Amino acid sequence: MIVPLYGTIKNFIAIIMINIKFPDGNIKQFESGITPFEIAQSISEGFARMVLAAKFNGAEWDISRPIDEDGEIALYKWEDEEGKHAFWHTSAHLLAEALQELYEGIQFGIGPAIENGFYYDIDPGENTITSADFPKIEKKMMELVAKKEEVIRRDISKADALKFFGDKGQTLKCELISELQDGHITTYSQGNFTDLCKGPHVPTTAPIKAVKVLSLAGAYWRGDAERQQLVRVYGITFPKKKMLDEYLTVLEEAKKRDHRKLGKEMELFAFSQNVGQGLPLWLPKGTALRNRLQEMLTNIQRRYGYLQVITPHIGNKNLYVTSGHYAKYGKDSFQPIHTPEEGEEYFLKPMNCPHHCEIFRTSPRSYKDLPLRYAEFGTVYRYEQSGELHGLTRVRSFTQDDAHLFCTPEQLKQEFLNVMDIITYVFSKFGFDYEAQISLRDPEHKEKYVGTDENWEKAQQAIIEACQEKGLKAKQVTGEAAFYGPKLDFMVKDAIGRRWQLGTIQVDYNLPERFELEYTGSDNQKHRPIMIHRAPFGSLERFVAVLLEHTAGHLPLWLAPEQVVVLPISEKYNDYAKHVVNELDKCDIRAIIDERNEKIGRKIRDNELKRIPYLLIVGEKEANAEEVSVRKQGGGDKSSEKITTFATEITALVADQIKFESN
RNA sequence: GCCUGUGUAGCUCAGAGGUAGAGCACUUCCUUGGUAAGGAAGAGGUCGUGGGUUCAAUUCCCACCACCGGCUCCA
Repeated sequence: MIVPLYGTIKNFIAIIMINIKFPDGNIKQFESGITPFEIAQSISEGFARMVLAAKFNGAEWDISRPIDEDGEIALYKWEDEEGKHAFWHTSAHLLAEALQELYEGIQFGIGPAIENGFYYDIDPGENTITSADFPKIEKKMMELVAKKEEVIRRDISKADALKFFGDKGQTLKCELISELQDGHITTYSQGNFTDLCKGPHVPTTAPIKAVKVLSLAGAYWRGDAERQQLVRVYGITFPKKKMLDEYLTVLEEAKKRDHRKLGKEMELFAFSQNVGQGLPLWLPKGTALRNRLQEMLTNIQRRYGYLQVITPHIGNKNLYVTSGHYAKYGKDSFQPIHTPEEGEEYFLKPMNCPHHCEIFRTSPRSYKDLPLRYAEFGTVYRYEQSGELHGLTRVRSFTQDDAHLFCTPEQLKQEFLNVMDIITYVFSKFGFDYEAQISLRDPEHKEKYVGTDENWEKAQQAIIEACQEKGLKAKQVTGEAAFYGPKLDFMVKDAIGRRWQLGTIQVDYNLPERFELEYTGSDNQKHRPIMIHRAPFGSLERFVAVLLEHTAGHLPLWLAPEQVVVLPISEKYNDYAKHVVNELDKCDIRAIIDERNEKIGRKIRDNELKRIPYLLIVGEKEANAEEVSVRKQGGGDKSSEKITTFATEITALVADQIKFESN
């Protein structure tokens, strides 16, 4: 719509009005050329002050960038991902600006916002940057912030961009530009720093009130291990100083929940250089914990018709040639064990599936036998690159709570749904927040996978439909599939926000093909079964790691290696304490005594810190009355009870916790 | 595997070219106590491993090993 204004012929001025639709469906008219910031102002000044980023017709948009057509707008504050993203993206540029000022001749790679903060990849040239330089960099960033520099967006032609960055010797940027389409290239500048960037950014660096350079790391240029390695500088910024302090406190707290630290403190597991890196030693308490987890899952799986099997830790090379794993991973595995006489080659078992296929083959199968569900807590060995190893989350020997389901095409969906039920049950039991991810094949690189297009299509479709049916929100990620089939993965975060894959379900048409598995159908014809690989925990190692971080070591009663500690008021009551432990032992309650010659206050403190769920204080009063004084870990409620009453209560609590109701 | 960084007592850490220190834990003794640290004494370390420089190396240099944070990878 065009509204003429003071229509002199010489100086025709027209104001073009545009319609802007808000997320709530409201439509308002504004003059063309209005910026999202001004639109926010039209709502309220206070709101406008908080707006950091916008989306216009689905495209990310600077709040200072004019709009000249009808469309839908969304405005984002700090509380929104998009708002933080713009704030941190601008902060990445600020970091780069500071680095440019401080270091002669450095080259810039890319510098995006990430989940918590941002980074910039640089080639430092002749300079060396160490963590000792962080305060200097932070100081420079704050100096630049004080200039309240405006962030300016410019369109630039490809040729001009190549010349501009080429003149500055920014060959990495030139490489990026050369792959961009002319007419769609923009730069953002603040102060003396100009970056190739598609935005969006906050209008000035002024709102950045607190900066922290967090760490340095090596990172391959464009994620390619064949190419040069850059220095990645990580940082985070906040609009308020207090928010930075809070963030740093959270980080500190998270470190206390690190499963490696807790595993040591709680005497659950250990590593030894003599045994070898990535090879965890499960200590008695850790083993007890692990066994309990296995027991829980075994019970659930029995209800779902799983059959427990056991297979050897090594397998003939031919087994893996048949499965295709040899061709794919043979070179990157622990190398084969050779027999001294016959010259045979055996591999340490890197997965259980081929063994389970062989179990399937041990006798002719009828459709009436299916589904067959073989489960095994199978310990496998994988050569992980040394730099990859990480506590219990990434190891070279681990135990999968594995199972392989062989079924008919008609049964596939129901079996898949049942597995989803088991996994979601397990995760909810432990209160894990998970993200589901459908891992699909990369259609651009089919050579990385085995199997026919048709089978891949079927398998991927089956997973997508199963998620829809269950109403499970799952992100689809191409290129993340296993080489033999697509997966539905369940990811859980650790204490500092790293995502780890725990549960997984994989549909596989290929292994049955390779192992020539078959069953006789009702039509008396041979048919090929479909295989489902699945593991709710993923591995006991990784699950325990995430469980520790999630609970900060405060394991639920049924899992706690020690459920009760008895604290005698003085050594005179040690015998009574032993009596209490014996009584509890009769009810399968795991109890220990603190017999040290210490005051009760001291014993309470030390045992509170050991995260044992119940502390029982016993002295003269209790000994005379066959009672215990109960103190719940964490300074909870206290009461005096008969030993038998306490034992009954604990038994009931545990029974309730391990109860499984299938739906 | 690659890039930073780190490696000293069981744990957390300090230290310096002249063969090592604290706190906690541990042992013994005193104390025998009522809901988050009682007191004293003692023991404990080839300073990650192997070379080199030096009159002298745990300290400086080199290599290796392990670990941390990332990258790449993850059946």
